[in-house]
Amino acid sequence: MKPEPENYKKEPDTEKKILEAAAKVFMLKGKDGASMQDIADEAGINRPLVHYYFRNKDKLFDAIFNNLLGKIMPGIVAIFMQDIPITKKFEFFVEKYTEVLKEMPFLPFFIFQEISLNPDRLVSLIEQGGLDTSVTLPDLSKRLEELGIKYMDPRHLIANLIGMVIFPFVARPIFQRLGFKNDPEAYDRFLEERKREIPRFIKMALEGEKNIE
Amino acid sequence: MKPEPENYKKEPDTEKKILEAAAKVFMLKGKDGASMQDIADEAGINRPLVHYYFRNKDKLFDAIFNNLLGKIMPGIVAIFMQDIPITKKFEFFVEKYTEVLKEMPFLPFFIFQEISLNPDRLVSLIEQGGLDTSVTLPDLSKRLEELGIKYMDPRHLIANLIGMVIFPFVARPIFQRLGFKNDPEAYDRFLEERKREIPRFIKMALEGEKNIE
DNA sequence: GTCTATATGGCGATAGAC
DNA sequence: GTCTATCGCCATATAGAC
Repeated sequence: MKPEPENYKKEPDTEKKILEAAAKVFMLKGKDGASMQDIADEAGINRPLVHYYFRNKDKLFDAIFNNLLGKIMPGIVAIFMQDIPITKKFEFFVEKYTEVLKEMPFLPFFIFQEISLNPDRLVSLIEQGGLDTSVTLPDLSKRLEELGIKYMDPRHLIANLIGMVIFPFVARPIFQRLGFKNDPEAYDRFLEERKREIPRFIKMALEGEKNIE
Repeated sequence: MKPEPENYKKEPDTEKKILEAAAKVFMLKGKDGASMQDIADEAGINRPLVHYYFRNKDKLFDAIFNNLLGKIMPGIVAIFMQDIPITKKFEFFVEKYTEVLKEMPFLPFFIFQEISLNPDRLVSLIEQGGLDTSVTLPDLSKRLEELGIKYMDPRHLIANLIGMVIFPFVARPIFQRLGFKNDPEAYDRFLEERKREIPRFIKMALEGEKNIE
């Protein structure tokens, strides 16, 4: 016997709609700038219902954050844990991360907010994602040595890599205006080019490092 | 005749105190997260006095923003407008920008906030600071060609450069935990090292570019 | 589960005494 | 210029009907 249809039609995935709306609004306006009303509007429901599902703003934000990062992180860190040549790691990382950022250009701002507020939780998420620096960093060092590069701290390399990937996304509004006549298509092509440019740039820099004694 | 001392002792530089306090609070909590009360507390005065000097929160934020960027930008863009070898430009830029960020680690977050909200004003400030991309970009191309590098878009180079400099600052809380056992002194040394590492990295990558036909 | 109505608190902003 | 007091608004959060 199927239960009688109720007056209060149960939208099957209200929770999902809220999560998506909240992610969008939080990324656009920031945690403080976004109001529960904004989120409810975006989801096409009313405010109390948001509270019904997530009790309060903090818990909602946390849910989004864990949900989003939990999905993305494993794919990213896996690249560094895999047993593949170091140049491949960089290629895969740039490709993967660029695609993620193209879909979610506001993700960095979202993360930056939490960096100053809740760094420990972020670190936990990364570690839960599978990253173990006590393995990864020595492994990178070893791989560099095998390429004939003896004196390079892999942490500089990682900082270079991530910085090069992220920056054009966070600086897009000004960079696009200053260097691309504010043409979005041209800037999209630029971002696409970087999938090749960044790994090539790193590869050539590493070639140079081989000559250092 | 000196005027009689009043009951209401005039603090000579209340305005300055407010500006400093506001800069600190805004950078720490963000524009939306910071309250006028927070700023008044930090300045050691009461809320209405902040309004007396700056009327409202927006105007206060704008004052800080213009003040801060107006001081920093000219020094930065000057490096790109000067007639010095390209490798020197990179060295100077990294040195200068790193020093600025060491003093104001929250500056990037402060700027990021305005990037999505007010990109046009930011662009104006940069241009007022003296940057003219219609001169700078062709100039960089020319200098690259003189080094024997024919097919490199200088915009990739700039994106690489700035990204590498900024990232370790914005990601400090997590990077320091993940790669430096959360030791601030070790991380400071790392940041200091990057003044040499980044220009060297770029230089070697450019050496590689020379071999491309 | 979903909605209307409402309580509660905080924040920005101003008026006005001194 | 500096402070106290206060107004009005908006946002979070809950109570309770359906």
